[in-house]
Amino acid sequence: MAMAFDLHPGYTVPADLNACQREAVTYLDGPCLVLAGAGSGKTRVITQKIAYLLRECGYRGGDVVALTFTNKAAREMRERVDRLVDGRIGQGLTVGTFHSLGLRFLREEARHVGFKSQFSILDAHDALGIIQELLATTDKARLRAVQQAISLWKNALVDPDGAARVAATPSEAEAARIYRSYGATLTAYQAVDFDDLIRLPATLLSENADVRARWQRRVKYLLIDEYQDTNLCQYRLMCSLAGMRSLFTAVGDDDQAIYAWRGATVENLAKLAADYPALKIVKLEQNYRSVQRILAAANCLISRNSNVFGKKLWSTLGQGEPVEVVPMDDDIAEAESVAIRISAARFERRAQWKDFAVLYRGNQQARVLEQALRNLRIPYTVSGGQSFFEKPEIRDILAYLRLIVNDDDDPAFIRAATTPRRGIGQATLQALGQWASRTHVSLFAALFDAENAQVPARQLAPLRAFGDLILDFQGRAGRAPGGPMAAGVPAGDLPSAVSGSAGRAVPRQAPRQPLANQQARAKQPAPALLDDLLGAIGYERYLFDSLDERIARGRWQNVLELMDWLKRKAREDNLDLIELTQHVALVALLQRNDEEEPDAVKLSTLHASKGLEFAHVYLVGVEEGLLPHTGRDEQDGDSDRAAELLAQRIQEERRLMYVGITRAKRSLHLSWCRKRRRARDDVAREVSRFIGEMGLAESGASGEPDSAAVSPGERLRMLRQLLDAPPPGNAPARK
DNA sequence: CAGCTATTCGTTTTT
DNA sequence: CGAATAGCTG
Repeated sequence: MAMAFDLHPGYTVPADLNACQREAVTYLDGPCLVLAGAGSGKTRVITQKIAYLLRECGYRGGDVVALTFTNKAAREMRERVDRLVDGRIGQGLTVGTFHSLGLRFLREEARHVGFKSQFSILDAHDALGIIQELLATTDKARLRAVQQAISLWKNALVDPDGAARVAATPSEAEAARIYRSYGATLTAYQAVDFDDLIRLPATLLSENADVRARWQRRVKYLLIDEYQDTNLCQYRLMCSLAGMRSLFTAVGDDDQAIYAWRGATVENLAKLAADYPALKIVKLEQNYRSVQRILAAANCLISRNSNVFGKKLWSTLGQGEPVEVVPMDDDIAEAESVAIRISAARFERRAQWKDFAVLYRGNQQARVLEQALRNLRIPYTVSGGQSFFEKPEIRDILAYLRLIVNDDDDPAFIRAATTPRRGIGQATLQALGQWASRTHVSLFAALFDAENAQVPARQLAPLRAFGDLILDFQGRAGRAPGGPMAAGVPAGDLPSAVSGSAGRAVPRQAPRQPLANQQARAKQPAPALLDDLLGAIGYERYLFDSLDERIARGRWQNVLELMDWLKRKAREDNLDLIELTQHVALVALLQRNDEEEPDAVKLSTLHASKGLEFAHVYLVGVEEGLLPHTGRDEQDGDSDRAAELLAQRIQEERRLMYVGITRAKRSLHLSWCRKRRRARDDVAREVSRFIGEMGLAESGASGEPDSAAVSPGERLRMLRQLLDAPPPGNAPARK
């Protein structure tokens, strides 16, 4: 305990770090793995370690990189570090997501992987659109399957050749073919998808010794949060950055690994021990969050899983009350019951709304809950679900920005050219598209060649107007044609992953002839450009002309919010339009309105709840088929392999349940429904096996209509009396 | 070409 | 039940 003080006199490791935490913080002799159980002070260890490196060990901000998975986690970590260290010392410190680091890396090294530095970042929607075109089908299930397959291959560092080799079924073989042309299409668009942001840096670092050396010099100490969620790609990236000295700390919990479906492999934990024999392992088992009854249930449940490193959480926070299990008739009754019980509990416990969370498996479940909460005038926020940047109005605006920055970005071109409507329609786009693929240029370049593209003469004017608009903004954004960025990618300098490109999407020829007015302009600051752009495309009028006033208002509000956010970001970080646009494609959701944290009940998926904590947690829909979620795997021909796979998935579901349980600090309430409304009809349900696995001793964990739960009507009447009238201004607070 | 209506369809989880 | 798409009309 006192060791830290002895070794580093004068350093004040806070007294509230326990012995294990201290060891994790001060161990610097080599690679270090911290197995941190839920609520064991994992974030504290990382932030304290960063502070320790900077304040006591002579590291400078620029030497240290800390990686997380979500922007939210990164932001929180950054804030906590800022509170610990002097701003000057922390100068240049990197705290960010894998994806944002990958973006920064790619921007600097783009040419090494065959991209110009102003590449676009495709969102999942655009990526799916490309796959749809390549596959020439509208079968949604098939499309998703292919997209998923490609993503998994990328995350596992399997290239199209490898995929073709591994493909076992005809449909996998087809997916592998699509994978190849998808990659080629992206190159032609000068665009990357989310997976590429990590995959391209990882492959480049392993193949190019110069680049590797350069980055290893930059990164002197590396910290990884949520290590159990890394995939092979991220693992390689991490190892490459850490280099020979392998100075890093990885923090994770195998019991909370819930992202296998997107390529994360818990095996990375064992792999770390194998690849780094000198690995120091520190376990954190003291839980500072939950009462003992909750931990006992969590421990009992998770003990059904096989895991490499056994852990047993304990706490000194007292027994707490029993875990409540409530059967319900259907999902509507469940939602109403939760709303009522939260209302009552807030009153009885003198708690705040934000002490409560309702957790569920799938986003759709939020709908009923929202309804029920609204009915009782309970303020709430929903996390997960459709993100801000998925909203159509936001994507519209971003399409313009993307096109201005990178006019090879055909998806952005299509969206921008057709929204708002400006006389460019299906037929015109089709003609342009044909011409573009014939001559190997972008749609944007084809536009200036429209006379040759068999576009009807009367369409030329709107096309020309649109083209000039974009050119104008390109000039003002500082894109200088003929400058360093303008030349196309040298053929033959393509990375192996995309070099065998088939189809129409081979590298395109150098872009169109620069226009005179473009060069004359001076580069203008991003905020002014943004305002001008919004005015020039008449977006506000478009919204109000084409939609209900109510809806238009909401959307316009979102647009304004986006603009504010963009402008603020541009000023704060002194970004030009190009940098801003690339950042925006990633930078996340809940950055705004974090100043005011409203007092509201939190609705969240289990996945999105990881890392959060609440005094009182209501976990709904704990049913077979929903919480151990089972898809369509009835047909199990080869029982061996299928059964193995199923067991794996059940284990992941169990971890998900475990994550949900361990969010609760003081009370935990589970419920399930006998029947649940799905799409058209009601489906009968049974209680989840997980409830039995929690070893809850007393009271009925299953079976009869509960007598414990007062009938909703009666409860509601009681409540109305208690609450008298709902306080005004208590409307649902939505994000 | 654009906006409207009819009809189909579906179910995880997210950077 | 609600969203996304296809097909039809002005």
